[in-house]
Formats: sequence, structure tokens, C-alpha cells
Amino acid sequence: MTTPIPKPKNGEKKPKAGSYHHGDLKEALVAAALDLVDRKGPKGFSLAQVCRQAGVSVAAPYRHFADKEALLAAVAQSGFLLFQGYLEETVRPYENDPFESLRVLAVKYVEFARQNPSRFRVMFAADLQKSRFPELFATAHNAFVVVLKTIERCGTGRSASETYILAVSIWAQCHGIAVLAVDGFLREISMEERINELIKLTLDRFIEDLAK
Amino acid sequence: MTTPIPKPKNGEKKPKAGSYHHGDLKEALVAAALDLVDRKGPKGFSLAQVCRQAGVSVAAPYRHFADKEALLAAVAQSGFLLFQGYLEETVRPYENDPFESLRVLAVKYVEFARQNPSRFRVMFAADLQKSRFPELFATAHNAFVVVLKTIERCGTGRSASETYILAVSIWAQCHGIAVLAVDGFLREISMEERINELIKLTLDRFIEDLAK
DNA sequence: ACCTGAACACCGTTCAAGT
DNA sequence: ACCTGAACACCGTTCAAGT
Repeated sequence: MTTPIPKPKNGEKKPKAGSYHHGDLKEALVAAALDLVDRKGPKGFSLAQVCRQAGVSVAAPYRHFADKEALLAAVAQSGFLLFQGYLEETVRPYENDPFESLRVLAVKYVEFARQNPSRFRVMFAADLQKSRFPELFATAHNAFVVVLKTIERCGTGRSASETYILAVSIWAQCHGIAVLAVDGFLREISMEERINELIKLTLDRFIEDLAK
Repeated sequence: MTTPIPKPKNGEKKPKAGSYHHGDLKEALVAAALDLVDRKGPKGFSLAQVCRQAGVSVAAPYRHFADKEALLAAVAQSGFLLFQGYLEETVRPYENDPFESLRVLAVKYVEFARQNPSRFRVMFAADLQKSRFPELFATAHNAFVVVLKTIERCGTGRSASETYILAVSIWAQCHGIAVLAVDGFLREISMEERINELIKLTLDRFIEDLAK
């Protein structure tokens, strides 16, 4: 005796194994793509492989994504959501020490990139256009806001514009180190084991100066 | 009456139009690839298109490059050579002012990236492995040395290791801004017209502190 | 509404054959 | 030595057809 199928509420999807409906193919495709990107790099990502891994035909994704790039954008977006949560977790323990928050944020920013290099590259360097994927950039901005809010806690005398550019500067400093590490240019000059030293050297004085 | 073909000297290749020899196909392929990458982005680069543009069959490149990636590496390498020259030209007028050299270097680093976004991406983010293309990373390192040498001129009391990490830090700071700009994340937050301000804010204090 | 099967154009790579 | 032509496996995308 099977339980009667309840009328599905908005956004609720239960997987039905065995039927021709996959259940939640959209999410399964994103998961498979994420897995491939993380295991084989951004180059080892083909729609056909994703379909094989998800157990569907090569035409199936086109019910859910306009094209390959749209699936990639979904992967990037899920990455930014993860990133945002990761950064929020990072600053939470330092609620009343915004300067320490920034120092730890910098370390964790680079750590995230190094622990998820392929995902990080898809997020930042997949050449996805804002005009096509505005939600993607909105999600990315939410991660940036974690830095922005932390700066705001570092002093009240600043204009919004001033706070903004300070946050962009810190973001860029972290990002530069992260990207060079991920793309192998710090390994080249045997700097990878000195990354935390590099982060300190680059950012500590800058952060210190925020106290005016 | 045709002129007799002279025995070609070592490394000398004259293009002979009409013959089955292209002349200098290797360089022509790099040029065509560069052109496509710059015009259509790193994604609009297919070996087949390069061949069409160079007027040869799709099998022809395999006499000169092991595969598509090897041609891409050659494009990246030519980019790093150009970049090195560009940076050297930048510091030349400020021979006796190393601090001003660094400030101008930072501006020009970002400017190069923004003026050659696709080429810049191929250079830094094409996922080329050092183990496969050691000469590529050696060439990249030569560009980095321009920054390194400029730091050396900023004071003599530092150890080699200290100088090195300072150079990497400055490189990373420039690189972070450049990469965010090239990948559209500064456009997203309407920061693109304030980039020079951002560079100053990020680097000026750091450079100033190099005077001890 | 959601997925399959078959088809098409395109690409990277290989190899025997031509000059 | 250098390039062509033809072939093969693979990929992105489309579409008529199935449930």
C-alpha cells in the first residue's frame, strides 16, 4: 500500500526512481558537473560526460538549461553560495574584533581557493557575462558583502564610497594571492609554503591602518 | 625563368607562396591563434579555425606543435615576452626613482591586462602545467623579475628572501586588481572608472613603507 | 511536462599518401 | 621535411517522437 502522492508544493520535488522522470534532474546535473569540474578540472567538463554521470541522454539537460554555459553558471552560482557561507562562518567567532575578522578572512579566502581550485576558477574565470547571468553576479556580490560589512565594523567615520573601495582593495589583495596560487605561479617560485606569510605581509599593515 | 632555390641556412626560412611549404607556418599559427584569442576570446579559439585562418589543413599544425595545448602555450609565452618588454619600458624613464617606478609599474600592469584581456587570460589562466611547459614559466618569471629588480633598487639592507616576498606581494596586489577587472567583477560594482584610485589606495602606502 | 534516439555540424587527433 | 585528404571518436545542439 503506497502513500497517496501529495500535491507538490511550490519548489518541492521528490525524486521518483525508476520512472522516466529523473526527479530533480536539474540539481543532479549541477552536482555531476561540480563533481567533474572538481575532479578533472574546468577542462574535463563536457556536457556529454555530465549526462553519462547523471544517467540521462545528452538531450536531457536542455529541458533545464539553455546550453552548456548556463549549466556552468549554475555551478558557479552554487560555488558563490558556498563561498559566502564559508566567509560568514569565518568571521562569526570574531564578532567584536573586526580587525582580526579581516585578517582571518584573508587567510580563509585564499584557503578556499586552494582547496577548491577548479570550482574557484569556474566562479571567477569562466568568462560568464553579467548581461546573461545577472543572478550569478548578484550572488557573487553577496559574498563580497561579507568583506564590506566587516570593514564597516572597523570604524564609523567613513563614507559609503570610502568603505566600498577599501573593501574592494582587500578583496583584490586576497584575490591576487588566491589566483596566483591556484594558477601555479607561486609553486613556480616556491612560495606556496610561505603563503600565510605573504598574506600577512600584504594585508596586515593595510588592515592596521584602518584604525586610522 | 625561375631563380634557383638557394640551400637554406640554419634557422632561415623564407615564405614561398604557392608552394606546399608555408614558409614559417609555426609562427603563422601562433599569430593566427593570437588574433583569434584576442578577437573572439579564449573560447573562440579552435585549432580548426586557426588552420583556416592560416590557410592550411587541420593536420598541418601537428608538424610544429604536439597538440592544441602546446600551441596555446606558445601564445602564452609570446604574451609574457610582450608583457616583460612592456614592463621594462614602463620603468625605464624612472631609473633613479624606484618608488615612482613601482607606482607606475602597478598602473601599467593593470593597464596591460585591461587592454589585452584575452591574451592576459591565456597567459595566466589557461591551466598550462609547469611540468609540460617549463620554458613558459621561465618566461613568465622573467616578467616578474622586472618587479623584483625594482624592489632591489628600493634599498640595500634586505635579504634576498625578504626582497623576493615583497616583490611577490606587489605582483599579487596588481594581479588581483587586474584579474577582477578582466573578469568583469569591477564592472559589476561600478569600480572600473575608479581603478587608478583603487591601485593607489592599495599600493601607495605599501610602496611608501619600503623606504623603511 | 520530461526525457530518448537519431541526426547534424564541428572539433582534436592520427595516419597513409603526396611533393 | 612538410603538408594534404580522409578517417575516427567525441562533443554541443536540435527536433521529432515517446510516456
